[in-house]
Amino acid sequence: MTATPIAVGLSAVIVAADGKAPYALTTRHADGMAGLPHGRFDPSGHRTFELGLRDWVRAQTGFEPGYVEQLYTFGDLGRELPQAELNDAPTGARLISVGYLGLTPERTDISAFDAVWRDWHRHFPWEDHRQGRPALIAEAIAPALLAWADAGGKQSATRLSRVQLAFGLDDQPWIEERTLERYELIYEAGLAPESVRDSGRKPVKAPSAALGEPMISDHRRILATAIGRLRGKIKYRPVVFELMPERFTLLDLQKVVESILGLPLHKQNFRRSLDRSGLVVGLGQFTQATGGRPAELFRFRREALREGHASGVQTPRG
Amino acid sequence: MTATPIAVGLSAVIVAADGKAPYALTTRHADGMAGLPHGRFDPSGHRTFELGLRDWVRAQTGFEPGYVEQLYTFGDLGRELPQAELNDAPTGARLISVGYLGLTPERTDISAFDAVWRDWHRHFPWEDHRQGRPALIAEAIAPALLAWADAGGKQSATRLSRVQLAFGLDDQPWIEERTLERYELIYEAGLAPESVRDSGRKPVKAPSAALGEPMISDHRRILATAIGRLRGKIKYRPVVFELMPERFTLLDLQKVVESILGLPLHKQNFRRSLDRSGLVVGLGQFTQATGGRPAELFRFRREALREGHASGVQTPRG
DNA sequence: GTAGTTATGCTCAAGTTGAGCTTAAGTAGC
DNA sequence: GCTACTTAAGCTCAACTTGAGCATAACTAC
Repeated sequence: MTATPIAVGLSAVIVAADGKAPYALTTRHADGMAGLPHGRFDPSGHRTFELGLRDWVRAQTGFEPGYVEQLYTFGDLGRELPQAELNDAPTGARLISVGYLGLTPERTDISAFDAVWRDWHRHFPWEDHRQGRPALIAEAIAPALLAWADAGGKQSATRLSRVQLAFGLDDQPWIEERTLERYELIYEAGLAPESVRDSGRKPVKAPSAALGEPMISDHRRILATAIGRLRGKIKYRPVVFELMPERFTLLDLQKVVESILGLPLHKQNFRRSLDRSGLVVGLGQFTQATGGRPAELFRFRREALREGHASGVQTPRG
Repeated sequence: MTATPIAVGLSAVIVAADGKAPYALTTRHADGMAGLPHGRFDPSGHRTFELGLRDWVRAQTGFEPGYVEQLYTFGDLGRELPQAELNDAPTGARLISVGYLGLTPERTDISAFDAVWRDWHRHFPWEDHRQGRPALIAEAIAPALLAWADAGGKQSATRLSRVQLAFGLDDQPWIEERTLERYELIYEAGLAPESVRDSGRKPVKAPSAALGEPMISDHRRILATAIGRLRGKIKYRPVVFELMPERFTLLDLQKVVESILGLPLHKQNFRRSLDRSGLVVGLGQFTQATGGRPAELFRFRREALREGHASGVQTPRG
């Protein structure tokens, strides 16, 4: 018997952020859809996944990844890349997808490539709660998902509770890390263009553009995984600093944390906890670019890692 | 050109614990070495990794996994399974290893299979700090690793600091989650039988049995990953209860947490924080099996998950 | 000079943590 | 039945952390 061959795809979520938004490095595809930098793992050429991934990212975007970590390996049948997308994949191969997360302090110039730094909220408009809970949830998402739960027969109760917990309905708190659960619900309920595409079924209801722009293959799922992981990790490891320039003001830092979490933070308490953490030091230099009183510039104290202060920044909601 | 084929191995760390020790479900191999339940992912037969994994575990140990989560996917060249181990792997295939973690409340009877529940400290004797820091660290591990760091030429400084941070030398705190880092150092320094086997080199110094029993393939690495992940997760998700029977005393619960963490906890403060968490309820029933005053029996309040109390148990060191 | 904007400092009550002490309620040995 | 031992469970207290708001300082723009 000829066994089905396996192909491994490597995809990268490269994140940058500024005071305005969080960005992911994306590539443009023929049909106008966005995708993540990705490519096929070459078992004879790549010694490790990470090296393979770095090659692909460099080739497709000109970007040289720094900090990188593995996210998750997806192997479910039916959600892989359509054949054409993955160059050289043997026909009929089973496709497996390994996702990686990378962080970078600056949106490097990638204009020579067909790549763009994109605000990730274009793909997940329901994730940005910095200006309060988006109306979209109450107006479009909740009704659609509750209808889907209702139509679930024996699974109705489970579905209902998944929806409530994920989207913070019915007095449940909004837990920002549950990004993947939220996307998966929208996907399962057939509200994402991707679910229609993957199943080959006709959409029950035209998936609304309001539910976020789709991405090729399972890239929106990988992006959701990355966002969730980063939102969690920022709290217990000092990874935010991978997103900051050498010198920054405390407000800069707060804005970056807020854009990643999609939540507003309490300014004074955020500063106080940073102070206590010992993660940053003032440089005695000031910047006048604030529009108000000049702010002191700080830098990350890498030495803090040595002192066991290996935890992240606190995120007091404000 | 004939591309190198890829084979995917699935391995499971199935964990149980009681008041005495934490256990992993293992299989026995020809050479007397232990391994994890594992097998090859079948791209034409398995719809998802998880289903494939469950098949293999059931076949090899008779155990039916409940809660399961993906840990990590290892793809580095040079640390894969020796060919013979992985039934049916095409010769010359590149082997990739996906590790899973499962939890169970009872050590089910597996005597009909060639499987054993093993105290994981047999593979990681330096990880058990319930009776204080094991002498092994100061007597054998630290000297060997410091010598290795010293011999590192340009990398000496990095190595030294990795060793200090991982093993809590030189006033650094012992961070129980860093299980994988510790194992990787021992492996890299050539102190594990596995490193000798994988490299084909002669050992610099016979790897001492005191440095833990080896396992087949990269299974000790997967086990280390599982321990580290579980130690972290227990603190922020109520996963311990997956390891507990329906009814238990607070001391039972504390002993289980202690065996997983490899640390002693402060009894009163542990109880107080549990109390506040709302994760458990007293049943008004008492057990006399304590050897002292009878203890109340408690159960996990699954409803607590609904109330946003989705966090784990606190672990006040005692 | 006035209004607007942002930085940074101070305070206070409420809650949490670390650590220890005390009393209760059993068992085992004599 | 008394004593020693063991574990459960309740109480206390100081130190610290958190959430929240108010006050003052130092700039820019008009």
